[in-house]
Amino acid sequence: MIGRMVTPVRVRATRQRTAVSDLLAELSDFRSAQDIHHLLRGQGDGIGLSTVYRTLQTLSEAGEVDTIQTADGESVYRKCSDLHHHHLVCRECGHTVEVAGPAVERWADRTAAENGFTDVSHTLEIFGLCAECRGKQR
Amino acid sequence: MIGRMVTPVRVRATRQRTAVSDLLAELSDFRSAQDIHHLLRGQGDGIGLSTVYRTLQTLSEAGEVDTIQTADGESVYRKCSDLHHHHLVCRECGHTVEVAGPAVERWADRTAAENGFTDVSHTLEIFGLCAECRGKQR
DNA sequence: GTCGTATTGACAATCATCGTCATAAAGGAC
DNA sequence: GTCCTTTATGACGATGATTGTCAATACGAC
Repeated sequence: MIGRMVTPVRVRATRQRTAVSDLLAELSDFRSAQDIHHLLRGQGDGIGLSTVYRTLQTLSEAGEVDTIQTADGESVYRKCSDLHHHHLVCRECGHTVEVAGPAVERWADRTAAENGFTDVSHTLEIFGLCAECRGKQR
Repeated sequence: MIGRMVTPVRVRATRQRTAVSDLLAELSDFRSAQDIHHLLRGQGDGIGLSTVYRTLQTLSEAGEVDTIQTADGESVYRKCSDLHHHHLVCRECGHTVEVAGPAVERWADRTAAENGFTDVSHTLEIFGLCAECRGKQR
């Protein structure tokens, strides 16, 4: 008897994964895993917290979402464009703008090379108060 | 009877604070609070973990030490020069080089301003493999 | 439909960090 | 030196995000 064809299934499309992906597609700001869990629960999607964490991790590793850490060490996630870029984040409302800085990328790579470093990566985020929040505060 | 003179004491010099400061002065890489606690305990300085955390927090707020977060969200501390600068960190051994990038500072401020952001701050760290660790790996 | 495997989720475990509060020490006054 | 007020300490418990476990479930190929 000839054995079954071994067809490794890579990633399965599940209701939960779709829900997380869809939600991220609608959101434009960085959200924590807990936030996302609450939001999904709120709109009636039954999903476990572990699953949210796992899904976000998977998406992050696949480059589907970007991750940064807030000042207090919490990881927050956001669906982003594919191109390499950085973020300008309002520290009050979380409003996020993607910004590109080719000159900065070159500077980082050059600086690293000058010091003998290889396999270089970098993190660069700008935090501030967006115009809207500025208005509210005064 | 005339009351005692009220003399507010700002920060007291304690054995523990001195120990943390001295240790940081000797170290050139980023270390976690737990690391520092173990190191101090190892060299015979009795000190509580809470105290280490509090001291590092105080030093950090006073601008005496720099703090960054590792990929897994742990805070690490290092005594740095006063001037604003960034870090080039070996992700293998933690070896750190301070780097300055005036052009990057200007770019960040300009970009933020163009998008209506005020009260701007930024984080920028470069991670890579230092020459020494590179050699060991192959 | 059946079957093998990837995925889920309730729950417990982990781990850095912070809060509490009684005790100890600093340092200025005398 | 002693006294006194205030800050600092540290043992220990609390918190809270994240991860691990593992039996039950759902996916997708056939």
